Amino acid sequence: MRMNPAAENNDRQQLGERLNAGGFRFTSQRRCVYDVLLNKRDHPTADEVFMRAKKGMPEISHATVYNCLDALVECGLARQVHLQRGAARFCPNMEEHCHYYCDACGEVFDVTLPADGAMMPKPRGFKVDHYDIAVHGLCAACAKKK
Amino acid sequence: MRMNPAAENNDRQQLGERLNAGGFRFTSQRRCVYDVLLNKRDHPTADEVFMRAKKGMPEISHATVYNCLDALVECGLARQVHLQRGAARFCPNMEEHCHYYCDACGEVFDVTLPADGAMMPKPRGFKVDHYDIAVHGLCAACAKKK
DNA sequence: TCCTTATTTAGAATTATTCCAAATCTTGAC
DNA sequence: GTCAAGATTTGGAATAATTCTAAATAAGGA
Ligand SMILES: [Mn+2]
Ligand SMILES: [Mn+2]
Ligand SMILES: [Zn+2]
Ligand SMILES: [Zn+2]
Repeated sequence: MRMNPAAENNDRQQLGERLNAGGFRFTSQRRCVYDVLLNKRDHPTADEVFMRAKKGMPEISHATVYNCLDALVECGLARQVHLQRGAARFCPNMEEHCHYYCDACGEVFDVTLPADGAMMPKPRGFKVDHYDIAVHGLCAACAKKK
Repeated sequence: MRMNPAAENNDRQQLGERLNAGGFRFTSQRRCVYDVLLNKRDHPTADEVFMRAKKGMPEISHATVYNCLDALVECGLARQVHLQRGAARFCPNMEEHCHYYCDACGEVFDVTLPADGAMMPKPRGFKVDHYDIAVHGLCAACAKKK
């Protein structure tokens, strides 16, 4: 699930352009938040992003982290994921993928989809923006414990 | 999307048994909340269920509605759905189905799936409990307005 | 009926997110 | 580089959604 170093570099360089294309300015806070997402791809909540971001930028505020995450989602650099009651999670993997979620320990991982929404029914008049597919259950480790 | 009257009747009669099977007691509040879900299948939030339930049972409390909804989910009579930031929604349709969600007006509707999760990848060791599939976009009415 | 235990209730507490207004930063024009 | 305009950041207050608490009540079995 980890992309190669060259592609990741590219990701970072393109941040400014992508923000501009979405009508946003480049700021050090947005770079910091984006780097947090890229560095550990475990689908952190906004609060987890906040705590990680503070390590490199101790003055960053809670509100800013929400603002930055929203901006990243808006300009197509991250996805917001709603897997359960409670905090939303964030994911910088923009490939078509679905989420496997362990209801016992909360682990989340990406699985790239073999085919996209082609097999989905298309109700008349509905204009599809994106699919949100989650698989709930027990991860290998938690399944073994039972 | 509406089931026939006989099936709906059956639904209501079986409430007691299903609660018992899940280790819950039958209460008038649980019947009331379940009836709210059955009567208008528009995927209400807990707060919407609360307001509708109060019409027939003015003394019912907020906490009880949450308790009842949890019990119904636990014993397999309703699903909890997380479509967006904010309140969870509830659905008494226990057939395998996915949700089409209008990001403009918030409308939700069920579409029965042609095939279930057979095409989904099965990561080694992961024990699947259920699939949660949402399609985001614009409903026919909202798509026309743009 | 009586007892035990689950459930309900109102309100307080907690969690997650959004709003606010003042201070600061980014960008483009000069 | 300087400056102005507007976007962004900040800390804290406000709001929304849900969970917790402890006392009162109701359900179901003996
Ligand atoms: Mn992901
Ligand atoms: Mn549904
Ligand atoms: Zn697990
Ligand atoms: Zn709509």
